[in-house]
Amino acid sequence: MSRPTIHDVARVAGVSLSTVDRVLNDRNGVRESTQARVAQAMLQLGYERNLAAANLSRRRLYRIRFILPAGSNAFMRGLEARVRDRMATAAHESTVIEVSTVPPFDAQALAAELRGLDAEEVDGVAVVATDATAVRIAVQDLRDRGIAVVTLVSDLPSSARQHFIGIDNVQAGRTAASLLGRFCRWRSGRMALVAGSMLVRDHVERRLGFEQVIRAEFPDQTLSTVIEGLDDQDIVAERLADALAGDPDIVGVYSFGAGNRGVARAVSDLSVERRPSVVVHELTTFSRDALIDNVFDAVIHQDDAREVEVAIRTLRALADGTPLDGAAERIGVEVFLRDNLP
Amino acid sequence: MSRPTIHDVARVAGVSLSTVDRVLNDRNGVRESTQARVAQAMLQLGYERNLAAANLSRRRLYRIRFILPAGSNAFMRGLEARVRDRMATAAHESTVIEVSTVPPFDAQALAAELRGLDAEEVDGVAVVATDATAVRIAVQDLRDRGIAVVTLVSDLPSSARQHFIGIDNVQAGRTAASLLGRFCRWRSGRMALVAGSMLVRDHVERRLGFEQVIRAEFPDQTLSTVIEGLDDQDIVAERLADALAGDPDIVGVYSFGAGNRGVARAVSDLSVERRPSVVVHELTTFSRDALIDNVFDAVIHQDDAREVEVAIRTLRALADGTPLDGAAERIGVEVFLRDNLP
DNA sequence: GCAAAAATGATGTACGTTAGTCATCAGTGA
DNA sequence: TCACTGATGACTAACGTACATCATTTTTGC
Repeated sequence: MSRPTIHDVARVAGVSLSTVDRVLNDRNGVRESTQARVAQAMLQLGYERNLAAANLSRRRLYRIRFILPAGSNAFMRGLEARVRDRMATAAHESTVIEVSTVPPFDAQALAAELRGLDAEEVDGVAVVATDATAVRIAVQDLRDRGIAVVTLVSDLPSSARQHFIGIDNVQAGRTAASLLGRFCRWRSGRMALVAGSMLVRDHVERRLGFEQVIRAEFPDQTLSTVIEGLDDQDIVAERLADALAGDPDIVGVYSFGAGNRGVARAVSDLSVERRPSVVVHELTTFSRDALIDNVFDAVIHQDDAREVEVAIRTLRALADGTPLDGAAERIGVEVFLRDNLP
Repeated sequence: MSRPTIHDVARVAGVSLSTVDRVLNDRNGVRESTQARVAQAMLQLGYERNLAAANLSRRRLYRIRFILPAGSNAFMRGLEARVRDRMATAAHESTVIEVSTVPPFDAQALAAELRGLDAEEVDGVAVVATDATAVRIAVQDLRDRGIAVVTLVSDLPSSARQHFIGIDNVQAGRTAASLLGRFCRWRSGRMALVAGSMLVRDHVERRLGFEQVIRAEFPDQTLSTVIEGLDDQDIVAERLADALAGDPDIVGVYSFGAGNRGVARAVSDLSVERRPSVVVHELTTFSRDALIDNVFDAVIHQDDAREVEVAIRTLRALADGTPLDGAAERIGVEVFLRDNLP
C-alpha cells in the first residue's frame, strides 16, 4: 500500500525503533548481527527513508555557496542574476543560497575563498573554477572537510570536484564548425576565428573543436589566423573589420569570446552579398537581435538558468547521498537560429 | 532567522492556533475581521506554509495520470518509457504516476477515457491531445470536477487545459527552414517536404512554418509538392526516391513525420555530390547514427524526458496552487548536428 | 436581557523521522 | 558472585502542519 516506515522495519526485524534508528543513522552500539537483521528487513520491505520527514525533524537546511568571478563579464553577471532569481524559491525547499565573487583569473584569490569556507556553514559549493594547482588543492581540502564541490561552467579536470556542470567546449567548437561548414559548403573560402583570450581554457577548447571539424570534414575551407579580441567589442570590431577588408575570401566567422557587438559592427559594414556566415556564443538580448536582423546566423548557447538549477539539485543530492540521473542533468550545447528563439 | 510558522502567525495576530488553521485551510466559521487580522499577520511575517510538513501531516499523495496514444509510434513509445523511468523517483516525492493508452487519433476513445477519471483517484492529468470538440468538452468537465489538466506534445487550443507542454511546431518548421535555407544558400534549387499525414495538426504546423520562412527569406529556393509518407519508412523511401530521381534540382529535404529510415535509404542511394541537405525530426538511435554518417545534416528535437519532468512539476504545482516559472519550464525546439549529440 | 447561534480557544493525536535519556539485560573478566 | 561493559528497548519531545473534539466566549436576534 503506502511506503513502509521505520516502524515496519522494526517490527519485521524484531527490534525496537531505537535500534532501527541507530542502524539508519549509523550511530554506534549496535551488534553486527542485529545490524544485518535490520538491513535485511529494510531490503525485504523495500524501505526507503522519507527524506521530507527526516529533514523536517532535524530541521535540515541545505546551505549552498556559489562562487563566481567578479568583473564585467556579461555571462557571469547573467549567471549571478540567475542564482539570485533562484534564491527565493530555494527557501521553500529549505535551501539557503549564498553568492560570493572573487577577482577573475586569480587562482590565489579563489583558493583563499575556498579555504575560508567552513563545514559548519556550508554543505556544498558550486564554483566557476580557475584552472590552477592552488585551486585543486583547495578543492581537495574542501572535500576532506566534508563539503561537496561541483564546478560550474568552467571545469577543473583531475581535481576532487564531484561533478562538472557546464557544456563541453570542444563540442561547442565542433558544433560551430559543423554549422559554418554547412552554411558555406557551396562557396568555399576562409574561416575567421575571433577569440577572447587564448589564455582561457574554454576558448582554447572551442578553437580546438572548431579546427578539428573544419579540417576533417570541410577540407574545402581554410582557416585564417585567430583574431584576439580580448573580449572588448571595439577591439573586436576593428581587428575583424581589418581582416574582412584584407581578405575577401572570408565566408565564415566564428567568434567564441565576448564582444558580439564588435562582430556585428564589422560584419554589418559589408554589403549583403559579401557578408560571411556568422556563428557566435551566448544568447543575450544583443545576439538575439542580431539573429533577428540576420546579422548572425546562429548562436551557440549554454542555458545558465539550467546550469544553476542543476548545480543546486546536484549539491542537494550529494548532501544527502541520493543518487542522481546523470543523463537528465546534462547541460547540452544549444543551437539557436532566428527561428527557434525562446 | 528561520521561517515563521503558524505559531508565530497566531501569536502576532493574537488568535489561537486553531483559528490560524481555519483561515489557512479556509474552513468556515471565522469572522471576516479576524480573517483579515490573520492575513495581515501572515503578510507582516512573510509567512509561507511549509509544504513538506503539511504534506507529511495530511499524507498527501500527488496522483498523476498520463494518457498517451497507443500504437507503434516510436516517439510515443519513447515518451511512455520516459514516464515509466520516472515512476520510481516519483515515489520518493510522494507522487504516484499512472499511464494509460488510448487508440491513436480516436477522439471518442480519448474523451471516454477522460470522462472515466475520478477526482477521488487522480489529481492531475497529462494528455497527448487529439484535437476535437469531444475532447475539449471532456477536458472542461475534468476541470469542473477539480482535476488539473495539461496537454503534452500535442496541444488542444482554446480548451480548458491549464498548460501546454511541448514544442511550438510552427517554430520547429521555421527552424528547419532556417537551417536548410542556410545549408543551401549557395546552391539554390528545390526543397522537398516529407510529411507523415497532413491530417495531423503538428505536421500541418511544421509545414506552415517551413514554407513561411523559405518564401520570406530564401526566395532563391522553390518548394516541391509535399510527399505523404504515412509514417511508413518503405513508402517514404519509395516516394522520396522517385522525387529525387525525377528532379535533380532537389537540394534540401525536410521530413517532419516518422519514417526517417526511409529518408535515409532514399538519400543514401544518391552519389555524394548529388545528395541534398537533410533535416528530420526526433533524435533516436537511428537518426543519431544517420547524423554521424553524414546522411542527415540536422535533427530537430523535442526533449521527451524533459517534457515528462515538466508535466509532473506543473501538475504538482497546480495541485497545491504554487506558482511556477513559465520561462524555466518551457520546452524548446532543439537542434542537433553530429557534433552536439548528447 | 436572554437564549441561540456563531466564533474562537484549548487540547490532543497524527504524519515519519531524529535524538535524547534512562532502564534493562546478557555476557565478560576477575 | 560481583562489578562492569556493551547492546538493546522503552519512552519522550520535537519538527510544522492538519484535523477533530469539546469547551468557552462573543455576537446576534428578539
